[in-house]
Amino acid sequence: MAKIDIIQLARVLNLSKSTVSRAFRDSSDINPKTKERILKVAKELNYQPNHYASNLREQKSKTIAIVIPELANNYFTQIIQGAEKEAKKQGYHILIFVTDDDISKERDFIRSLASGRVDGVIMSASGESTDHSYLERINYEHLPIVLFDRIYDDIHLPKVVTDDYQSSFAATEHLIQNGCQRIAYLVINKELSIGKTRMQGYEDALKKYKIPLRKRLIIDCSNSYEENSGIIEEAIRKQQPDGILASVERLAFSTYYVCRRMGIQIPETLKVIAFSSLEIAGLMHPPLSVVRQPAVQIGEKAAATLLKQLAGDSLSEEERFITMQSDLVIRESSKAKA
Amino acid sequence: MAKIDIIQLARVLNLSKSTVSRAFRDSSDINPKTKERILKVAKELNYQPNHYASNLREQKSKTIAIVIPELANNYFTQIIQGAEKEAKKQGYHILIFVTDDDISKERDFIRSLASGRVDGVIMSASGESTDHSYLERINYEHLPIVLFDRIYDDIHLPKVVTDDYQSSFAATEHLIQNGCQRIAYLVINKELSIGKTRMQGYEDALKKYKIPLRKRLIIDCSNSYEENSGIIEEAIRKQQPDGILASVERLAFSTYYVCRRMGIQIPETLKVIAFSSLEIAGLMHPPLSVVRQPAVQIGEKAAATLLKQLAGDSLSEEERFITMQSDLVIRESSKAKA
DNA sequence: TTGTAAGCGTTATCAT
DNA sequence: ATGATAACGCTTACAA
Repeated sequence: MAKIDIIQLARVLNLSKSTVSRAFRDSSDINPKTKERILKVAKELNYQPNHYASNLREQKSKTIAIVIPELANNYFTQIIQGAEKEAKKQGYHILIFVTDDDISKERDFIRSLASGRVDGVIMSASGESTDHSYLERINYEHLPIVLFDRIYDDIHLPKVVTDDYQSSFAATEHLIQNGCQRIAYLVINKELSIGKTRMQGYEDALKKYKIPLRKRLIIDCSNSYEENSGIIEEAIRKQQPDGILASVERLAFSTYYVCRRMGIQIPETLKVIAFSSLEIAGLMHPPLSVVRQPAVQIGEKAAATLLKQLAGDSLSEEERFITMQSDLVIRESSKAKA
Repeated sequence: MAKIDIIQLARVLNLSKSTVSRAFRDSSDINPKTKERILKVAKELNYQPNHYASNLREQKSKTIAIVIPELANNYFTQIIQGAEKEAKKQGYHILIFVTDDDISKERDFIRSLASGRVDGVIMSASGESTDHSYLERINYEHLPIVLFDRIYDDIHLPKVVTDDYQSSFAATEHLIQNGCQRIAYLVINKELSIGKTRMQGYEDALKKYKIPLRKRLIIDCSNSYEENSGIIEEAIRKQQPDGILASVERLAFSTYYVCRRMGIQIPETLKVIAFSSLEIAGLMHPPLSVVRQPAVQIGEKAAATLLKQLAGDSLSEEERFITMQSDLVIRESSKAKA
């Protein structure tokens, strides 16, 4: 089946290409009968308007980009799910960009996207909150951006976040109330807005219960599974924590594996709770207590916010800063035995 | 920062747009100094070539589509990971299309993609192997397609699959060797190539051990978590299986939840094994035995195969039909107690 | 209601 | 080595 363009189609129909074009757009005045005839023949000949030509002409692509640090992460894939669902509803498509936690890739992506490749962007930041000045140079009229999860605090862009401070505080408090005194905080990057906020909740909860904050209990982890196993094992050995708050799902998994290897009982010896949106956390051994982030909904919300801007609507102040609620789901991994 | 096009950039530089254009493409002859100067100013002015204009002109987009039935599925998100990684290596981007298991959406996607929106497609089929005649009408010279996972047997397209028959046979055999006599096969759609192949392995393993095949033990499930819970619970109650082979990860999760609710012990009363690529299957309770599909690698392979075609290389017969090996990973959930 | 023609921002061909 | 120009396929004033 040869590819056919609008001119050939017009020729077959004995019409001008403008008339044919009109048949495919909604409004323009066109004789209903002509339209019907065009659509029919178009279907027979399997004509498809060329997306790039339309985009070039119309200066929009009905496509949005999702820029995320990584894909091998349950949280981000759920974000994509939510965003895709919302985008599809409104006839948009999703283009994925993975920065591998590299701010220079983030910058390059955004720069190149500014050329009109997509109509808008939703993004979870890769960099630390200091080095994103590039964002100030881009024109948000041309390329609306919505930040989620890992945001840049000082950039006045619409944002969708979760109530990380409260959740973190509540999770820490829960550990304390279940008898923990030496709670370790596992974090990947303290400088990221999100690592910071969660740490603040942790620190403030300790303070409330007059538990001294020990720097040694704040454990810097990496993105490598192997490294983390070593780091966590050493931390457990040396610091002897009785509780762990994992700021990222994957650090809890590593903790489980390490404990299994070391023969440490969860929750008897060590209680564990983690930020996570894994559906089957309850099927783990022991069932993992989590701060459950509504990842899919965050993706939906971020996309909806972007799409609203693309529709030309302006956002209210509330809509420019949306906070989603996480649930504290307590399971075996963090409970004191009766 | 205003968007700037090649003409404006040329004007600033006192050059023609052709010269400027040449600076951005590799080969064309251009004075190295001029090129340098152009690139420098372009950077200052933050010029980005318009993707759509280039695509329209060049008739290619450096973008590939991934068409999958669903996103809320660990397997497919791992596929995306692999494909994204491979694509990125070669400067390609990923556009995602989710069919929600609806063959008519699949058809519409492929049709619309044929207009040149992407340079190629990798796809896991949504439909049953009968109703895909639409695929015969598309021109694979214009739109190369690589199938993976759920394929259409009779269409002569490059395919990447796993050794499902062998895996399924081996998994069933393993259950039998661990004492199971009434093994249930949980499947979502028997008509799909993949459900069929896996069922064949199951049946043949039974045959080998002279265990009668009971139709009642082949359990048709749906895509809804609620429905499946009911279906599985009823099946367990009525059929009293002592082993379960779940052809899809999520059916194993449902089984776990159902067993927990019914107070059935895994593996004592019921042994479970599932097709799955979940990394933390070993952290479940009990640790889940799996046929581990190399999902990320399948994604890589499918993308690599497509990209090879896009590079203009022709594929050998072996390359047109790639079979990846799954591992049988035996854990507690399927082991006979000593 | 339909047709004509200009233009979207590139790249490639052909001159210079 | 550089410049002028046509072409990629479509949409949209504007004219008929």
